[in-house]
Amino acid sequence: MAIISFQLNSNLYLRDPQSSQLGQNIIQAAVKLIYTAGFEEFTFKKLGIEIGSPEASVYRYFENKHRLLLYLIDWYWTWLEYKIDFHNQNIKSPLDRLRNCVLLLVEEKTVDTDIPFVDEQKLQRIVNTEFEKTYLTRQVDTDNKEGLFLPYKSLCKKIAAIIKEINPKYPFPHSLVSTILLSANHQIYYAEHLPSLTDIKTDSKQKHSKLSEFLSTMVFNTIGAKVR
Amino acid sequence: MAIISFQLNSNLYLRDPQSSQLGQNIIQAAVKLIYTAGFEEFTFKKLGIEIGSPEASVYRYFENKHRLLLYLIDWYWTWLEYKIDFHNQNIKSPLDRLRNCVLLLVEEKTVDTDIPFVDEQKLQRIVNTEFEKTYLTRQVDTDNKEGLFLPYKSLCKKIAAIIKEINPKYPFPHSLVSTILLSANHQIYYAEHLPSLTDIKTDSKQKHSKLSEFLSTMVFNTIGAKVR
DNA sequence: TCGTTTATGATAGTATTACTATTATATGCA
DNA sequence: TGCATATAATAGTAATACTATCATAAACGA
Repeated sequence: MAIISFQLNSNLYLRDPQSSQLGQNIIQAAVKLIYTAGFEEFTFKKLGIEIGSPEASVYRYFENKHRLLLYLIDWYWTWLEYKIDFHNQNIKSPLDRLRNCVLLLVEEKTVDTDIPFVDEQKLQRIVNTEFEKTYLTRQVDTDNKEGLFLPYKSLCKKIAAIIKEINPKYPFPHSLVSTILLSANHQIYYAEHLPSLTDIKTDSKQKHSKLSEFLSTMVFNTIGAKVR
Repeated sequence: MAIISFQLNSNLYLRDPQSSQLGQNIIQAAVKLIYTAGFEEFTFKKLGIEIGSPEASVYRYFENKHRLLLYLIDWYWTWLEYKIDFHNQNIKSPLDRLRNCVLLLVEEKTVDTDIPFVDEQKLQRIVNTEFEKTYLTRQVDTDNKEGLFLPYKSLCKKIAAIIKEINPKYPFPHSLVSTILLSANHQIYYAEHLPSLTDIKTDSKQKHSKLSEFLSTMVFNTIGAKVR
């Protein structure tokens, strides 16, 4: 596979982190630190120490830590949509395509060696726990106007279109998709931290297959399609 | 109706805010400030100014602002479960009870004059946007051990039990309930801020009835019950 | 009614966070 | 060689999230 890179919305950053070694170090270290300590504990100061650069240098790439988080998360959704497009190529049946979407969404990610400075496995965990913090803020509307949520909206739209193919009469395709995207994140989190809110067990080796079974059944039954 | 009050987990506070005028002022002002400015902008200093008391006085009631938010949100879920119990009394059909749950969950709250120091309408909006911030933190596990999420878990369990009555073979009752509880919050938020993620329109007068239609259809179809 | 808890007010102080600003040095490239 | 640009090094600031101390006032029990 060729080396790929995603060009993200330039409003996300002041200087493109993919364009320099320091920028790539920032991304790599940010993923590591947010993964291990959580977004609240994460500061540009700690990031600077991690990469051996002054705090002020990080500020030349990102206006603030919120934008940096958005960058990571936009990257993730862009990457996931890319994977979905890749897998669904030449598949005629919308049912199969929809099933694929759920599988790819839920599947535990492994590190993609084609993109050296992003650890996709850690990034998936970051998306699980931090995603909603990107939009549950005072600045949603201005961030939205700047297009900072486009990758997620694009993914939602794509999957909703498949649902419309299957059942053009179903009145809530976008709501259904945003619900399963959200639920996918949360069920995994619940399994680990609030197990009484879910029926998916952490220890189970088929954690991810159980989750995709839950989500698939929900989607297919809701839109009135036969689950094979 | 009698004047009711809910006794919440004492780990939430240092001194029970329901027990004094100052405590009630704190709750009332906190709801107002978090509602208008959001949890991130909310500080004990601003709260102190609002009620004309020093910051330090607030700290005598709540260890920190996170616990105060948890207090409000626990109060909300406790109140909602109380309302559900009240409405579902003597209703035999589990289908009807489940339908009631969705309606009560989604319904726009009006101020309950029986509880003078809590503005339920504002509190519902707070729950919509801030709920997940209570558990998507580093301290989930310790907070959970202290029982700070019990009201939400109890509600989830209660609705899951109704689902089990309807279809004892459905394997994911808790996951389904936590999914709809979450989705109810988010669809409303999306309608206002990220409309392309939902099919529910803000301006529509039947916003709440559309949402309950969406959720009910999803639940009933998923568990294989007939939607009347 | 006196004495004593107990709650609150008034005020001060601290470490950390989220930045901004300035100057110096190093690197690339025309 | 000259010049632009990126980064390092360092300093500084306002706000946040607390903690600590002491005075005063209300409440309550003997």
